[in-house]
Amino acid sequence: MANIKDIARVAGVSVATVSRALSQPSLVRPATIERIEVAIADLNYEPNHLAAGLRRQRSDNVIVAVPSIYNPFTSAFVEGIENVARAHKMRVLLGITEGDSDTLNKYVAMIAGKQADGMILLERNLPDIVRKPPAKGKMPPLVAACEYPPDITLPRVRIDNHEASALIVGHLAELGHQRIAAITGPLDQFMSKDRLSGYKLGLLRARLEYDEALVANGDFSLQSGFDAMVRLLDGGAEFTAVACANDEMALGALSALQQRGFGVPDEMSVAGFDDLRFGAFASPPLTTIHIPTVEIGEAAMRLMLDVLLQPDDVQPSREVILPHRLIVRQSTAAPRRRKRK
Amino acid sequence: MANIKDIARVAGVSVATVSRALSQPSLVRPATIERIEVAIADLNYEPNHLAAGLRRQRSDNVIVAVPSIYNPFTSAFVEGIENVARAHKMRVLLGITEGDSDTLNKYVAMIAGKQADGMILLERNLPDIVRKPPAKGKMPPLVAACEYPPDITLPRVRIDNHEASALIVGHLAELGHQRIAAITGPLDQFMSKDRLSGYKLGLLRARLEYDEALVANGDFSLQSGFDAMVRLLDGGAEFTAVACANDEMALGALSALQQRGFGVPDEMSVAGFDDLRFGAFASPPLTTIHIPTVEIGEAAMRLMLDVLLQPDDVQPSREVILPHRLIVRQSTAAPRRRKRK
DNA sequence: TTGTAGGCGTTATCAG
DNA sequence: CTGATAACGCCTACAA
Repeated sequence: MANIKDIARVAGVSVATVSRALSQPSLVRPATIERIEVAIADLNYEPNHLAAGLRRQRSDNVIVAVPSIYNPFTSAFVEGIENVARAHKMRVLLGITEGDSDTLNKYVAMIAGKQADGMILLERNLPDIVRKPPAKGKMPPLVAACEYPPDITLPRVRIDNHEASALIVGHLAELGHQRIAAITGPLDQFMSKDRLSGYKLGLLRARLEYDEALVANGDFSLQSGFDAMVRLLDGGAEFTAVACANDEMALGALSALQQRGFGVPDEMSVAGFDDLRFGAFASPPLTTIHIPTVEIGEAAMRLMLDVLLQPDDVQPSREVILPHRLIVRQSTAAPRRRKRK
Repeated sequence: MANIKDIARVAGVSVATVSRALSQPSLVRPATIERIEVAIADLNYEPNHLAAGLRRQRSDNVIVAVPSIYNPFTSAFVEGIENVARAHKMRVLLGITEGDSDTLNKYVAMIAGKQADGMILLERNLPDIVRKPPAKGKMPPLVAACEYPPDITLPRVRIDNHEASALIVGHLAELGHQRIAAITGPLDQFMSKDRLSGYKLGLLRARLEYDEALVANGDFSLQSGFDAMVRLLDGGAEFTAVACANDEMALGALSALQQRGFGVPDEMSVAGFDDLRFGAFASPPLTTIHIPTVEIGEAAMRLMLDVLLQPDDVQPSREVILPHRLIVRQSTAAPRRRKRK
């Protein structure tokens, strides 16, 4: 493989000039640049990124830590991240953690090892280094694109889960529902708690009472939504609507209702959260909260670029909050018909 | 940041010994290793991967080229790839092409630039270099994990789309369907053609006639499945079952049928392909072909590791074919009731 | 079992 | 505008 020296020789210039021609062409005479470009094309030269990285002390990679990529939700984030990374000549290194903290910490160590310049967290776990920053040596560039307790001082991008949940409960209440159930995510995650408290806020605003018997926990999966719906139905409490903490669980709930012979929305209104594209084609199409997933990823990557450019000490610790919106489809309607016990 | 020299000094050995202790501990006296480990822990040393890579001429990265990651299907492949990459201390670099050939070619160039050691293709596009290999300089390590024309001599992993499609048509025929429609993928893709020809094979085996009026084209998206179903319904041809080239389109078709008031499976049987988890929770749950997506990714990465270890000249050009299987759920049943025009 | 020393291919500094 | 040269941090013969 040709290297910069070969190009220099063939073009009749020094390696320094070749390097400049490539990175700061304005400093090189056009005629010289042309000679160099010819040589590059002739020899099929491709700059060695490893050598450049070693010299410049950066890899132009950013790690994206996710529990799993096999998830329409996560992958939309990643898509957004990659979009702006690519536009800035950076690459995305996938870091799948499977929810394991040790694995996550190893990925963080890759930053010190120069495999990556920073990391974007799409994880509920937090790397150890955030809780106890090293005395000497500086913090690796980290950006959070998921929910973390508010006391963490990481640049972050998120949506207002609290208000969004309240919004959807408000929508159901406006339709006339008095007894609105909830299917939550795993409550050890901050995001789930946030959406649950938004549900409560929504009830409060509609002057409806909170009833623990109307809350079932899931884990964001289809199956857990199905199961939670079954528990709710079997629980004996009356209700005419259910707000699910994400679309997957809502789709699972829909499936359970269908299996039990409940008509949606006639006998039961169902709402989701996330606006997965599958929701729009469900039977019936799912009312949900749209969140700008790809844009969240893009914003996170932009935050990362900011951090990477920061003069080390000044950390503005920005927080970006992206807008959500209610999407009303056919899975929610005014309550009517028989009530079931 | 501490470097290998610092460790050597603190541990009272030479850099060579430190290097060996890290990569081939068996060549170093245990007592020495221990001293080195203490120093490493003390100084919080992390080997510089860029420097090591420069020296060894590899990055330990593998590029995964995909048109988009925002797709349950693709992301399952990637998950599999990452699984085995991680187990072999390699990293996955995401290469999103958006279906653009130039972008793909740029990713290939990254291999020459040592940003990655090889590339796994999850793309319908083929890099230029495959068609016209460079005279001098050797081929970058490439593995195909999607469909390519059979004449391409790349190591590849795939499933038998042809037989799988025939299998599902056979299933419908066995149920008693005589008029079986098809919703295909985009026919410029080899995979779509393969599935279509499998559909024809299935008809042939069941001694059913192929009727062009029963074939509608889609592009693998939910919406296109919906639209294709509508066209089929409006086309006027009679049929009692439809085999879709993937689950997304099948789900879209289901949605169209529901909107038109068709009962599934009573009035129309619908089958998909891929076994997305959303299919199992559709109304009704979708009959489909299960394909081992994650395993395909894993197999592709193993193939890549093989290629990377190959003594340059010997390219076995292996092909791995993974098994599929029919999953019968409630969206298919024997034809009955009224027939519609 | 350990040490010495020569690159790997770039970039950046400093002179010219 | 261009050239010479010293790093960047590590690995690996080769020697001891």
